[in-house]
Amino acid sequence: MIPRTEAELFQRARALAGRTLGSIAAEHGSVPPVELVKAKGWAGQLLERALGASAASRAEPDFQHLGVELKSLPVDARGRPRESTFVCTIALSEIGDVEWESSRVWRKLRRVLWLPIEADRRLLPAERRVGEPLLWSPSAEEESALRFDWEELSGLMGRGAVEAITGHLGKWLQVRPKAANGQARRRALDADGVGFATLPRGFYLRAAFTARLLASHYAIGRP
DNA sequence: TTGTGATCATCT
DNA sequence: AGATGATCACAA
Repeated sequence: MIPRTEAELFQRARALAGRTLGSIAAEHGSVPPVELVKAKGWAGQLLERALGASAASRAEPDFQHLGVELKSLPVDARGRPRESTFVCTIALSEIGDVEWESSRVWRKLRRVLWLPIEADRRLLPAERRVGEPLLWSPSAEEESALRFDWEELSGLMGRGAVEAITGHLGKWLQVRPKAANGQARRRALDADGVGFATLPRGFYLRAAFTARLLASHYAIGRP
């Protein structure tokens, strides 16, 4: 069940292209929800199962032995991403000591299997089709741009300014809340290295980034 | 309880 | 409309 090579993983992903989530769900004993409001991660978790990823939720790529991260990407009828893409949570008390090469962001984004999913709100989850997969690594320019954002944001957090960060910062990568609710708290360090509790946050890729990514690899997304 | 899977819902 | 801030379910 676990793909042994990247090629095998990609081949398996290509076999899903054009199929509906409902038909894939039927093969894995999964019952499609009528709405995603209480099942936001359903499609992503179904695709993990269908492709043989471990269901484990760790701060590592989904296919750790291959170094590949699986990301479903909701797209509209024109193939444009409908949402930003969550990358990882932020260890606020350590972020100041981490380098880009060993960061969670880079470990997850250095190799990604993108799986576009039809995400028109008028479609039931079961009716939505899977698109052609894209096995992607950032180009040198893309990596450089992502690293620039990451270093700016990480620098601020490392200096204790996490609460000064808003979703407006970062050209391609942004920091936004990532929590069960507004009462959730995570340990962070202030400018003097003193611990305090704050809302958990995560790194997200802006939809503009994934839109460019799709446009440069598919014949879509261009007016 | 924390991180991963994300989308929802509100504001601009 | 698009983006930011808020939120929901599940596994380990």
